[in-house]
Amino acid sequence: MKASTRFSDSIHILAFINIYQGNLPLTSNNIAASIGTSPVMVRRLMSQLRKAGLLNTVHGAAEPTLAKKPADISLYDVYLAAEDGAPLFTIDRKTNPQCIVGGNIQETLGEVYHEAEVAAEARLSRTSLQDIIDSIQVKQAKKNAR
Amino acid sequence: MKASTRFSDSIHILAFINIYQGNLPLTSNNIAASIGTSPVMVRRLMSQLRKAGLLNTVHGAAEPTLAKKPADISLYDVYLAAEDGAPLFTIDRKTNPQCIVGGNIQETLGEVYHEAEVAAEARLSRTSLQDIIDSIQVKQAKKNAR
DNA sequence: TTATTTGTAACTTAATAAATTACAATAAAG
DNA sequence: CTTTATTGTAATTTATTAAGTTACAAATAA
Repeated sequence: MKASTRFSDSIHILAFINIYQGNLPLTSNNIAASIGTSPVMVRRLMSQLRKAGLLNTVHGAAEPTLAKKPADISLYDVYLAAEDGAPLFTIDRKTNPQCIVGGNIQETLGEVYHEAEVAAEARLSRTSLQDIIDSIQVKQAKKNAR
Repeated sequence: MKASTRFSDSIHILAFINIYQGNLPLTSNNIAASIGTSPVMVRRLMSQLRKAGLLNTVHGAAEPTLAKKPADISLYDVYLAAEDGAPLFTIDRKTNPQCIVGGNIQETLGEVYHEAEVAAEARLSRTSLQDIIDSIQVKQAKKNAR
């Protein structure tokens, strides 16, 4: 399938809101222009972030605010909101149950895939939105210094 | 996108060959019937496994053999062969370089995503094809005992 | 020879991420 | 109040790509 950028775009939205708060109208249009996507996609993602308790929005007004401090939002929180916790590896569900391999491999792979996913998720949990914002600002400062 | 099952199907192929060697003709047709896919897809995946040095095949003869001992083939080896090392997380490449966020977030996310991927890959590296085969056999034995 | 199978290319189908269009609901400015 | 801007969401279209299908040359083996 076409690979989803919902996770990356959702982090982008949250970082944008934090960085440009008070300096720019935080409309879905302005945010979309920074991401390079459509305002509708931005509003859809913001809707999911709001439902996940990461963002506050006001219907009709361009005043989104983070629902938590950036240090208290992990990338895993954002992943859960944006991709609905989609698994990183895909089990083939069409295997033949009459066959020793086909009849057991789904459960076997499910166990291993889960452990690999937990390892990745643990790493995402250790990085906060604040870390991302800091990294963006440092990279920008280096550009400005040149 | 439609999620790829190439990784799972490739593990299936290798386990099938090891388990049914000598008991069943190892044709792409028989393997495909166990996976629930087409013989062409099986041959395509076997071709990639051969190029990765995991499998030996004979043009015209249904005699594939593992190129290494199952204990010496890790799931990460198979992942590299099957998915060509595709990243687990997707960076949005269309972000606006004029914006502080859009101009720096790709590099920032690239660093974090890479670390999360390394964590998952490390876990896959710790599981061998032999572990998968053992797990399948144990699950089957439990079914037979009922 | 003849039948079987692999290996691969070309094309089609199906699934789905994102874009687009449309519009009701809300907010805010004058 | 009325007008304008905006959010929130549904419905539809477009684009991408994984998998399926068809076709056939090349190799094997009976």
